[in-house]
Amino acid sequence: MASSYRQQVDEERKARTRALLLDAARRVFVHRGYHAPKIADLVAEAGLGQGTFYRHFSTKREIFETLLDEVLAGLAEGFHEAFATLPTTAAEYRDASVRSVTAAAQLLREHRAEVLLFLKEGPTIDAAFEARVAEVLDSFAELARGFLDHAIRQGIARPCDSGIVSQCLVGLGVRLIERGLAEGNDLARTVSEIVGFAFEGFGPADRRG
Amino acid sequence: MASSYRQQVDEERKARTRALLLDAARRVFVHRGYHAPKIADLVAEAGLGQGTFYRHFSTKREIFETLLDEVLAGLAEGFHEAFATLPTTAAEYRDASVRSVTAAAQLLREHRAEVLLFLKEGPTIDAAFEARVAEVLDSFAELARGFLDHAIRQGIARPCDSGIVSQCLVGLGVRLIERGLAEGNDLARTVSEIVGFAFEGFGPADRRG
Amino acid sequence: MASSYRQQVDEERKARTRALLLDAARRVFVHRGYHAPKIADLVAEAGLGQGTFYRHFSTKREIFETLLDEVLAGLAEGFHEAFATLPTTAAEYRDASVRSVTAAAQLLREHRAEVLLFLKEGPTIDAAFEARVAEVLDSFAELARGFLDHAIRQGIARPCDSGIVSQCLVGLGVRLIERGLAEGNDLARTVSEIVGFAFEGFGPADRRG
Amino acid sequence: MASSYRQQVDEERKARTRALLLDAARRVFVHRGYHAPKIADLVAEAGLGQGTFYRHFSTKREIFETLLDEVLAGLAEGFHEAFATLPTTAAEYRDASVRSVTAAAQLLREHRAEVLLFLKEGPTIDAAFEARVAEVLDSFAELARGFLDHAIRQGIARPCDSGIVSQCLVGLGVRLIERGLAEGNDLARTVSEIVGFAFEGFGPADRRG
DNA sequence: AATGAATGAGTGTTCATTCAT
DNA sequence: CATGAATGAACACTCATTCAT
Repeated sequence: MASSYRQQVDEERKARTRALLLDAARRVFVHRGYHAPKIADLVAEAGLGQGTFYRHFSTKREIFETLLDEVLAGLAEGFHEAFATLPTTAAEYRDASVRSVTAAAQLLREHRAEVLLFLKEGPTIDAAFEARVAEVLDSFAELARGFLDHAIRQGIARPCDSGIVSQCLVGLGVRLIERGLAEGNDLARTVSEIVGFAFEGFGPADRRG
Repeated sequence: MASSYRQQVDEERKARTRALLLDAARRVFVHRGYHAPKIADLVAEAGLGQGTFYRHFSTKREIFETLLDEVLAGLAEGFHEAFATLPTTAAEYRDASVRSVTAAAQLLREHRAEVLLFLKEGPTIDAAFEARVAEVLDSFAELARGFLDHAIRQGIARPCDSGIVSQCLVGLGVRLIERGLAEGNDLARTVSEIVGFAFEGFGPADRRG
Repeated sequence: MASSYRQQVDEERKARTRALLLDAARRVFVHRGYHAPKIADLVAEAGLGQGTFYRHFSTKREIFETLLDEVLAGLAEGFHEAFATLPTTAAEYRDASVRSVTAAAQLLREHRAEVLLFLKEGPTIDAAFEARVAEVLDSFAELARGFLDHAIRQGIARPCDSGIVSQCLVGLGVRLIERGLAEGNDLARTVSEIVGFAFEGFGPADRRG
Repeated sequence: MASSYRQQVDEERKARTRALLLDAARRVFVHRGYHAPKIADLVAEAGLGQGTFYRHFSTKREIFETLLDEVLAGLAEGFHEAFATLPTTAAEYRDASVRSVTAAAQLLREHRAEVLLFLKEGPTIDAAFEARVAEVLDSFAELARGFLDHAIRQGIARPCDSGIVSQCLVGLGVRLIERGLAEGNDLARTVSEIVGFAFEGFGPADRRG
C-alpha cells in the first residue's frame, strides 16, 4: 500500500513535470520557432534540469509533435461540431456557412499561435511532418469538397470543379489566419466578407438576380 | 595590358565558381530544405572545396538569400508584364484576368521549386527573412487590391472589402501553387476555375442574370 | 535537505574539475608556452573531454589569465611580508635589504616556472595582457623607488635619480630570475652579490672609506 | 645577352619585391607582434599578392628570422665599435664607459622597435628562437664580464662575482630599453645615472673618499 | 616573377546526450 | 524521479599553402 502510494505520488510528479515541459516548449516554439531553440532553452524556460527533458521526450521533434498532437486533438472536436450539419436548402446554406465559419474562426483565433506554429514550422521539420501538415489541410479540403458536392447535387451551388474550389477555400482560410484578419472585433465582418466572396465572388452584382 | 587580362580571367573564374555554388545550393535546398543541409553538403554538391564557400558567402543564410534574390528578380519582370494593363469594361475584365492569371501561373510553374522553397523555408529562417516573405505576399495582395478597387469604382466588380478579398486571392493562389494544381496540362482548366470562382463564387447560378 | 546536499556535491565536483583544468593548463603552458598548445592539448593533459573546457572557461586567454591571477595572488602576500619594514639606519638598511631580497628570491624560486611564464608569454598575448605585466613590474619599481627615496632622505643612500635606479633594480632582478642565478644553493651567494652591487656598484674599492 | 639582361631585370624585381615584403613584415610585426598577424596581413601591408610571399619565404617564422638577422647584423658593427677599446686606468675607465654606453644607447634607440620585437616575441616563437635570444643576451653579458674581469685584475674595479654582476648589467640595460628611459632628450642623463649606479651603487656617499 | 582563386587540414565551439549523484 | 556536470561527435570557420594563369 505504501509502495502504491509512493508510486502514485511519483506518477503525479512526473505528469506535472511533463506538463511543465510541454507548456514551456509551447511558449518557446511560439516565440522563436522550431529550429532556433535548443533543448537547453526549453528546460530553462521550464525551470527544470537539462537531464529531465530526456526522461520525458527523446528529441526536440518528439516534444514538438506531442505538443501539436495535443493542439490538433483539442481543435478536432470543435471543428467536428462546427461543421456537423449539412444544410438542405439554399437559404439555410448561406446561414449555416456563416455559423460554421464563425465557429471555426473563433476556434482558430483562440489557438492562433499554435496553429501558425504548425503551419509555418511543420513543413520544415522533415518529410513525415510535412506530410502530416499536408494531410490536415487536405482533410479540410475534403470536408469542404463534401459540402460543395452536396450543394451542387442539390442545385444549391453552381457546378464547378469542387476539387480545385475546395483547395481555394483552404488557401483562403490559411491566408486569413496568417494575416490575422479575424483578430480583434473584425471576426463577424471578416466572416461575412469571406462567405460573400465564396458565394458570389467579386463579379458584378448586376449579373445576379 | 597583360595584368588587365589576368584580372578579367580571374574575375570570370570567380564568377563561374560562384555560379556553381549557387546552382548547387539551389538543388540542395530544393531537395532537402534550408535547415537540414550543412555547408559541407553544399560544396560537396558543387564539387568544390570547403573553404571556397567562404570566399563567396559568409553564412548559409547569405547564400540562401542571394539565391532567392535572384529568383525574385527573375520573376519580377514577368509579373510586371503579366499585370501591366487595367481593363476598363466588364467584358474585357474577365478575359484580361484569365490572360494575366495564366501568364502568372505559367511563370510560377516554371520556377515552382524555388517559389515553394521561398514560401516554405523563408518564414522559418529568422524574423528578417520572415518579414521579406510577408512583404512579397503583401505586395501581391496590394496589386490585387488595386485592380479590385479600380473595378469596384468602375462598377465592374461587386462592392466588397477589397482588403480582405485581395488577401483571399493571394491565399488561394499560394495554396494552388503548393498543391501543384496548375501542373501538367491542367493549367487552362485550373485558371478557368479560379477565375470563375473569383468572379462568381460557388453560389447558385440561378441567382445570376 | 537532500537537494542542498546534491547542490554541494555538484559544486565540489565542478570545482575539482576546474582545478584539474587549471593544473593541466599550468603544466602545459610552462612546458610549451602560451601560443603553441591548443585547447585540445589542455583537456588531454587534464584527462577531460573537449567540451568540459568550455563549461569552465571560454577561451585559452581566459584560463591563462585565471592561472596567473592565482599565481600573482599567491605571491602578493609573500612579497608584502618580505618588504614590510622600512629600516632607519645605514647598518640596518643593508641587513634588511639582504633579508628582504632573500625572502623575495626564495618566493620567486618556488614559483619560478609560473613567473617566467608570466614574464615571457604575457606580453605577447594582447595589449591588455601586456599592460598587466608592465603594471606588475612597474609596481615593483614603485616599491623600490619608495625605499630608495626614503633612504636618500635619511642620508642612508647616495642621492640619485630614484626613478631610473629603481627600474634598474627591477631589470636586474628579472634578468637573474630568467637566468636562474638564484637556483640551487647559490641563493645566499647571489643575494650577497646583488646587494653588494646595488649598494656599492663595481667601482674601485679604494674610493670608499 | 638579351637573356642575361632579362635575367638581371628579373633578379632586380625579385629583390625589390623581397624588400617590400620584409619592410611590410617589419611594420606589421612591430605593430601587432609575431603571433597575431597572418601571412595575408603581411602581403596586404606590402600590397602584394598572397602567392608572392611563398616565392620568397616559406613560413612566417622564416621572414621573422630574416628580418631580425638583418637588424642584428646592422647593430653588430655599431656595437663592436662602441666597445672596441679596453681602458687601462681608473680615470679613463669611467669616461670610456660613458662613451660606450652612450654609443650603445644611441644605437639601440634608433632601432628600438625592432630590438623590442626581438626581445619580446623572440622567446615565444619556438625553442630555437628562444635560444638565439638567450645567446645574444649572454654574449652581451660575456662582453661585460670581460671588461669587468679586466678591470678587477687592474684593480680598477672592486672584486666581485663578475658572472652575476655582468648579468645584472644586461638586465638593467634590457629594462631601460623596455621602459624607454633613454628616449627623448634623456639619453645623457640616463647614461650618467646608469654609469653612476654601476660604479657606485646607491649606497651612502660618505663611505666613499 | 607575380598573382589571387581554390583548397582542405586543422581548430574552436556548440549542443544533444549520458550518467553519477 | 530529477539533476546538472561531463562528454564528444558534429559542425562552422580559418588560414597556410598550392597552382593555373
